[in-house]
Amino acid sequence: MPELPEVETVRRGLQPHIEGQTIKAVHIARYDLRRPIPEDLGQRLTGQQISSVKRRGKLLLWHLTNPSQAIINDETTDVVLIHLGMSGRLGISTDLPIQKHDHIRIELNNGEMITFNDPRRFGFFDICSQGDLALDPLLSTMGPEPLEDAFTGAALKSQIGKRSAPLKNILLDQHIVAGLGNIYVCEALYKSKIAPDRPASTLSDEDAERLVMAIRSVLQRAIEVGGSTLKDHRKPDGSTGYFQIEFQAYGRDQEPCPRHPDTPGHRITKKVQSGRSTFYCPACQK
DNA sequence: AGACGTACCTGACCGC
DNA sequence: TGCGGTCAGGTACGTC
Repeated sequence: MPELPEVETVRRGLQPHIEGQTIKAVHIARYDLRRPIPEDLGQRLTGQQISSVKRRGKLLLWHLTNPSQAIINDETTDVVLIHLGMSGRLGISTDLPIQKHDHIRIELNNGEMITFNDPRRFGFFDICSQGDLALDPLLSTMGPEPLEDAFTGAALKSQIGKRSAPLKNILLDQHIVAGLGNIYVCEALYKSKIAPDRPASTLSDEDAERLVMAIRSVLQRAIEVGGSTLKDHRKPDGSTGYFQIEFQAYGRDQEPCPRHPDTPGHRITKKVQSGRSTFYCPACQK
């Protein structure tokens, strides 16, 4: 369940290992991910240098430079787009045996190997030119970055417009705001004391401001502690040693509401909203 | 257009 | 032990 904080953690873990490195060889085990791996991916990557590793929402972007190109033309420079989907993982190793579901292995000239492992294959590993980035269906329609200054209560309200769907669903929509998934939506709504089933259009200016602050705060906190470790999500170096973030609401069905642990009626409740589990305190969240 | 349900996929977990 | 059922969820797509 890599959401923004997990992807950012992966980015930070990966960066010192791969920035400036040249891709020596690429091994692809299967091409049929959610978005098919381009047939020429290996050929296209080989020999290119990874100049920077960036993130946009839940997407990871590797900007490449091609040493064989005499003139560096920004428009034709390649960019790798990686989405971890639900179960995707990027690993760094020097001599790890091949694991089940290692779909892509990339040898770098520093002797390290990057592996893309994704059991459920909901993720993708794509490449396109800088000039075609604006055509990418996911990237081109993605909403604002929640941690950037431009993401304000007013900005959120304008993204929502007149939409009447439950706020929970709206916040999961990557066109509204980038990077949130089920967990951090639940946490942000709990923190801002807003009910997940409220029609998005009923958000007041004050609610929207509080919600934006809550979104920033839960994401920032999660990045600080290195992304939450839910199920088998791991840092790129495979370490599991970093600690689990304490969720206030998510996964706490029937536990006391952390804000009012001794008040009767304040109890975290699980309910299913359009097929997904929502955890909230019906007494706090209005 | 927007809201909503479902498909995709595999591993973990549960009850029998 | 093994087997079937259910759940997890990001995104795309079909339907109303």
